[in-house]
Amino acid sequence: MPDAADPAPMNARRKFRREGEERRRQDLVDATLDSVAEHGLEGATVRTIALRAGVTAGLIRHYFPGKEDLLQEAYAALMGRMTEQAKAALVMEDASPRQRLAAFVTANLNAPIIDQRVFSLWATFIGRAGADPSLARAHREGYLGFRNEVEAVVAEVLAAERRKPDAAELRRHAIAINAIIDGLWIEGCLAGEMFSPGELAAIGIKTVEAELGLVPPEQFQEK
Amino acid sequence: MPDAADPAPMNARRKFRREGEERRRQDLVDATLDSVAEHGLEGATVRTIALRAGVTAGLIRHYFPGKEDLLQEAYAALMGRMTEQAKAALVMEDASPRQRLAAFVTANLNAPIIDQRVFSLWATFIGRAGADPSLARAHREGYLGFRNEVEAVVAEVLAAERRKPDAAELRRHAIAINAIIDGLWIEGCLAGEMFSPGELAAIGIKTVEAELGLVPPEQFQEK
DNA sequence: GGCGTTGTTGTGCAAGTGTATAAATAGCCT
DNA sequence: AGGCTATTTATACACTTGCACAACAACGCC
Repeated sequence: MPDAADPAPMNARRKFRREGEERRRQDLVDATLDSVAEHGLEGATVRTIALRAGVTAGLIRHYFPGKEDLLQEAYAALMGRMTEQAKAALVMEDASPRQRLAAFVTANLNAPIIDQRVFSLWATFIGRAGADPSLARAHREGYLGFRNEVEAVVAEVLAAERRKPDAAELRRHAIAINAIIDGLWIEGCLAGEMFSPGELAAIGIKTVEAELGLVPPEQFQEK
Repeated sequence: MPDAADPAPMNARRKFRREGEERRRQDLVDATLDSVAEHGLEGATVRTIALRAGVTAGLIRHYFPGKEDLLQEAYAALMGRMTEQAKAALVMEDASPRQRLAAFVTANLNAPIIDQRVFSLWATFIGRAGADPSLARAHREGYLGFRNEVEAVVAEVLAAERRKPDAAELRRHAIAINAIIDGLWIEGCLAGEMFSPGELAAIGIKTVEAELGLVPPEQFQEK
């Protein structure tokens, strides 16, 4: 119960704490992504973002020249996290190239990469790539980086099979496999409950191996 | 040169013509799609849309209860055109199932289905499917319709090869092939100039046929 | 403890938003 | 030709938007 001495300062100014610059920018970026995921770019206003970050709108202008800059930084952060997670599945020691490829596909077709929120963000931003050159370039770089990773693993897999593809063939494999992963990723994000757990990953591995012309690993499946 | 009798009605009201209701709604929907493609949902204001349609903003409210209804109708129109075009490639008389499947893949991986503007629209709208249930349902129906088409053709192709897949296997094939087409479609829309004409379609056909376990048609390729 | 720095708040403003509504006029009917 | 009516324009309004700026207070430093 409040003490009798209740000052009741009608026009009390809000209490606040000074966070580090790093932390505040991070919070604002996260709040931006949350706002965009929930209400789209149209609903991501400086006030909505600030409210979610637990600050007032004016503070945004203290850390970013304008709202557009905050959006760009948020998009960059999103892309960074996505590619980072995707590539993380590739660092496996003591695994055959084929196992690493399968692990890569599996990682990309399960949580947390299969995620409706991330998909909404990706779609919302990428939808403006056609009009915004800076967004288009950011996507292009992320896409090529991803495809190069795929190409590198494919080269290892085929080398282990004593096959010597030329550059053009390797490129076609990478394009196709990238498409398979992307397509299944979208299906999973948009209608995840239509698939049983692990089903998309199983389909992905099977399709990718068929694309590469690998014989089914009977000894593993039949046991 | 103007005649001497220049009335110069300073506050002249704009001349206009009365178009039919059908035509006006169509124009407004088209203008809406143009605005969204160019400036995103945030930039698609009633005034922008009206300006593009050659009318004034107030008229929108005469044909639609609110802006949201116009947007929904525009999305429905977009989806309708996309699936219509995609399915059109399937109506081929006097063609083997395998040829029809190849034609289907080819049609989906060339203009006008591979198109940056359409992709921008698709991404912009689909990005809100996570938050807007009506959008999510619209997509779900379109997706399942498309996948069922694929499944039907796949069944014919396999039947012609004397293979009897069960329902689960057929479903997996349709999911995988749908993913291949979607993934390549995205790659083509976002970075069309990175691929030579027909390259995506060639990759798509090859990957789809590998997924189905069809033997390469040597007699056609080697000639 | 006092003080300066600066992160943070609160308020204000011009431009833009969707919507409501009155005024005008184009085109059809007789 | 002259009116009727529905289409279209134009204006108004309440509200939101991004941004500018002054006041304030949290924290480090002496």
